[in-house]
Order: sequence, then C-alpha cells, then structure tokens
Amino acid sequence: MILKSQVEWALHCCAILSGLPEGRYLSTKALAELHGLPKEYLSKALQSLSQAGLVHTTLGPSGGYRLAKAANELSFLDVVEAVEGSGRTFVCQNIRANNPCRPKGYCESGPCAIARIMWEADEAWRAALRKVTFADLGKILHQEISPEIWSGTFDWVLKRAG
Amino acid sequence: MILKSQVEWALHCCAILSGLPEGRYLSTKALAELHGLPKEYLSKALQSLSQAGLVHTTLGPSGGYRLAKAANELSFLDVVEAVEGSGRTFVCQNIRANNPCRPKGYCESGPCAIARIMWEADEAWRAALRKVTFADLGKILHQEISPEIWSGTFDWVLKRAG
DNA sequence: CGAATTACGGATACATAATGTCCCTATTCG
DNA sequence: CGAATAGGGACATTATGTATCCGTAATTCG
Ligand code: SF4
Ligand code: SF4
Repeated sequence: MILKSQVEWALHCCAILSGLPEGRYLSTKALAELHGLPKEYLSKALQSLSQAGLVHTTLGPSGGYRLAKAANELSFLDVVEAVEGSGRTFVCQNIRANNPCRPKGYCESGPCAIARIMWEADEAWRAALRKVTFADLGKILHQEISPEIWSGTFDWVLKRAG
Repeated sequence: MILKSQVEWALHCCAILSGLPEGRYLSTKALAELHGLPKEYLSKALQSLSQAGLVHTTLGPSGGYRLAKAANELSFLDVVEAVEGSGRTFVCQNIRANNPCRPKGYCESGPCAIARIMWEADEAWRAALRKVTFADLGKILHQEISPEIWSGTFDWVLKRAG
C-alpha cells in the first residue's frame, strides 16, 4: 500500500499556490517546470484538485491555478483525498460469509470488529492530515528555508504567474 | 491506495488461531476452507506471518500454524506490517531537488516539512493499530457473536486442528 | 520403512491499477 | 485573429496485486 506520486505532486503545487499573491494564477507548465515533472500527467493531478473544488482556474494565456480557499482553510487531507480518493484503505471482502458454520446471510448484520478496528486506524490517519493546513506549512517552510532560496523561488514564480 | 486483501485474510486467520487451545496447530487447508479462499495463495500470506516470526509452524500431517506469542502481545500492526510491509505509505521522490532556483544538493539537507507531516499521519495510523491486540479482538467478538455460531465454528476448527 | 500430508519457495500466468503520452476542444487574453 | 490555457478522452507502458502450479524437505502415522 503506497500513495500515488501524484499526492506528493499535488501537495507541492498547493504549497506553491498558497504563497501566491491574491488574484494571481500559475499555469501547469510553470508548476511542471518548477518541479521537473511531466506536464501532461501533472495536469491530471491538478484537474483532480479542480474537480474537488480546492483550486480555481482560468483559461487563456496568463491562465492557470490559484487556491479556491484561504490557505488556513485548506488541509492536507483535502488535497490527499482529492487525488487519492476518499475511500477507505481497508476494503472488506466479506470473507466471513464463507464460513461453513454460519447460517446464510449472517454477515449482513454489519461490519465485524476487524473491519471496524481497521477503519478506526484509517480515521486516525485522516484526522492527523485534517489538522494540518497550508497556512501551517507556510510557517514551517518560512522558518526552514534560507531567505535567498525562498525569495529566488518567489521571483521565479511571480515572473511566470498570470 | 488500498491494502491488499491478504491483510484481511491474515487478520482473520490470526483471529482464529488466537482462539486455538495451547499446543494445537491449524493447517492452511483448514483456514482456506473456513474462509472460502484459494489455498495456495493464502499460503503466501501465512508464510509472511511465519517469516515475521508471528506464528510457529510444524510440518507433516497434523501440522500447520499456531501463534508464536500470546494473543495479548500480538497487535494488529504486527500482522498488517508482516503482510503489507513496514515501509511508509508516503514515499518521497525528492522532486524538490528539481527546483531550478535552488543550488545543487540542497535537498540532501533532509526530508522537508511536507514529507514529515505525511509521515506523522502515517505514524498515527500505525499507533492506532499498535494499540489493539488479538486479545482485545477476542473479547469484542465474544460479545458480538451468537453463542451457537461461536461454538459451532470452534467445533469445526478443533475437528481439523492437529 | 513407506505413504500421506504438511510448510516453504520458485516459476509463471493473469488482472488491475498506476504512470505517462498524445491529441482534440472550448475558452480567454492580447 | 492567433497564441496560450484548462479539460478530457484515448491510448501505451509499467508496476503491483492476485492466483496457480510444481518441486523439495520435514513430519506423522500405519
Ligand atoms: S465484515 Fe469483518 S468478518 Fe466480514 S469480511 Fe469484513 S472484515 Fe471479515
Ligand atoms: S523531501 Fe519534501 S520537498 Fe523534497 S521531494 Fe520529499 S516531500 Fe518534496
């Protein structure tokens, strides 16, 4: 079980977008170039974000993406679920129903304890991701990244932002 | 991202094994029949448990599997990691290194904030699974499952246990 | 001892999902 | 109008999960 690489891509892109000034847009091309990723495929990840309503888009030259909400209202979970889907990581195949000792239809009485325990762990994972917003990430990055690189990247991005 | 079905199989098998009397063994064949699973493939999952040291095996007729530790010392995480692997679900592909604004080798200064946040969520998931043992599961199942089915399954299993 | 039964591991085939590319369309900007 | 953009459909390629088959060594039982 491993998350798709699109999750990493989407998170990085949102991190960049969250630093964009109000009203500016950044294109797929710029985001792909900045991260060294295949433009066409990265586009699929960004489309997922768009369909989930996390980003806003404009067409035409100077078009691209910006966040649809404020950075402190966009959580990691939002992005992860937009790309990876919001389904549970443990899917129950009802193998309990095959038990020859049980009357038919017994398993329909609801998910058993094993499934519930796995789902609780799943929820713990989601809760941890729900807690962290891109505003939090911005603060951490600002402390960690050296000022030259920070402003260098900022300039690079603004030069290409529509 | 979805857990392999072998995880569900292994959990169910351990649940059965945890109810086995001291010193008795249950074969792959019986476990497969009980759950309606392909014997050969289930065998791979059980071999993973064996390699992880979670179960003890004997060969020959009347051979099979039993738990290697007490049920209250075997956690869900043990079983999940034995089958699914203990690697992180978020793997970092170092795309930060492609940023044209950064000096070469910058990314080697360690994992960035994004990776750390994802890994913390991963750890929350693992912590939730680590907390629950098969002794806990046994208690829950004992409350939930009707006595007839419980003893019926028990009889079925003991008839086939070596 | 000999036959049956078991776990184990390697080899192989098949199915599904992830990854990546290509091309066409509608929209928007200058 | 012409260039650049998001969006989406149709593939091709690759990796992973699922499943089967068979040979080997160990063990039990008659
Ligand atoms: S509900 Fe529980 S017992 Fe039934 S198949 Fe799912 S995990 Fe197994
Ligand atoms: S360490 Fe952080 S910035 Fe570098 S590739 Fe991994 S997630 Fe991205």
